[in-house]
Amino acid sequence: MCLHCNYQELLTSVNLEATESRLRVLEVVGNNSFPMSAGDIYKTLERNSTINRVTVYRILDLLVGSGIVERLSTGGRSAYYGLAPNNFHKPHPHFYCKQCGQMDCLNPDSLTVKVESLSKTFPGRIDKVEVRLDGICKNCLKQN
Amino acid sequence: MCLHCNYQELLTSVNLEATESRLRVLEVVGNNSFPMSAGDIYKTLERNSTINRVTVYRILDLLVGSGIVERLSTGGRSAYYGLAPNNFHKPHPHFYCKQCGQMDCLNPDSLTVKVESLSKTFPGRIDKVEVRLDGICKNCLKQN
DNA sequence: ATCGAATATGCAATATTGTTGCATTAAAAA
DNA sequence: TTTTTAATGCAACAATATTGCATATTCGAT
Repeated sequence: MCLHCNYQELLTSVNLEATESRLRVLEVVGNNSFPMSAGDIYKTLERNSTINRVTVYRILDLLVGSGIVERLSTGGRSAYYGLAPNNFHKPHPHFYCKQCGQMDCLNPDSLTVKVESLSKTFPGRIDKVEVRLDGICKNCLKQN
Repeated sequence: MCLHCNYQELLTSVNLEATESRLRVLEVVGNNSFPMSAGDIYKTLERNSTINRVTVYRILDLLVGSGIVERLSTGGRSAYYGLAPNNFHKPHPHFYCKQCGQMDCLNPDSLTVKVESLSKTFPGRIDKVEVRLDGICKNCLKQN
């Protein structure tokens, strides 16, 4: 849950119309404490009122493109989405459970990555650093 | 290219029969200096002699399961495969070009991740840490 | 407020990547 | 050599994501 965000403002701040669908998608992404897949976002939205699956994908692309949502790779087949890092929300690593697919956010300081030296000499453009731990979460460990 | 590896031995060392298909897959993975997708591995193999796409997927699963090949997530839709870290081959971060899909291996020391403190307190089981930089590679930068 | 242009959404079809079940072939063990 | 086990091939399927085009909504100008 992002207490600092007014989603309407967040959208207009990146020159996106704050349509109902966009607000709905952004609220689901933002009000969750962990990243989730497009499919889960869609299912969550459909519980309240109808929306097209393709619209969800397109809005997610749009939000990722505008930088307010972050697309995360997983150890599985689908991408997960969460609010992108910002002033109130530092970049942080994630933990992905291979068994249940749950993704958790880890403490920003729990893992440190020093990228400065590399980015000085690397010949390409670096847009993003992703640090992900894969394994089995507490709950799934219990069940086995 | 892994100069230290005899692929036949590598397979038998993990109790896998060194069948021709497995050797072929492992050679493609091992003789490449960068990780590649299952599809690319399949295409590469088919240039020489026939092999089934499903067989490639199954062999890759097997090799990943036995720990001699590593499955890497990308900023794109498909997983990439490379030789798993071992004594001659330290774990290292990767760079993924969002435009052309090329993945490069970075110097093991170019990015440091300190995971010890976290793994002491983390309630789940951590099997793997993946560090990936996403961006645009040198070549693609030139072309635009 | 109304009209026209631009943008957003919905729907159907399709693409990409990966998986499953079962038949066939090859290899290992007896 | 025969029997048993394991590997591969083939076809169908599944999950995830994307595209093209039709429809609906919103915005801006009048």
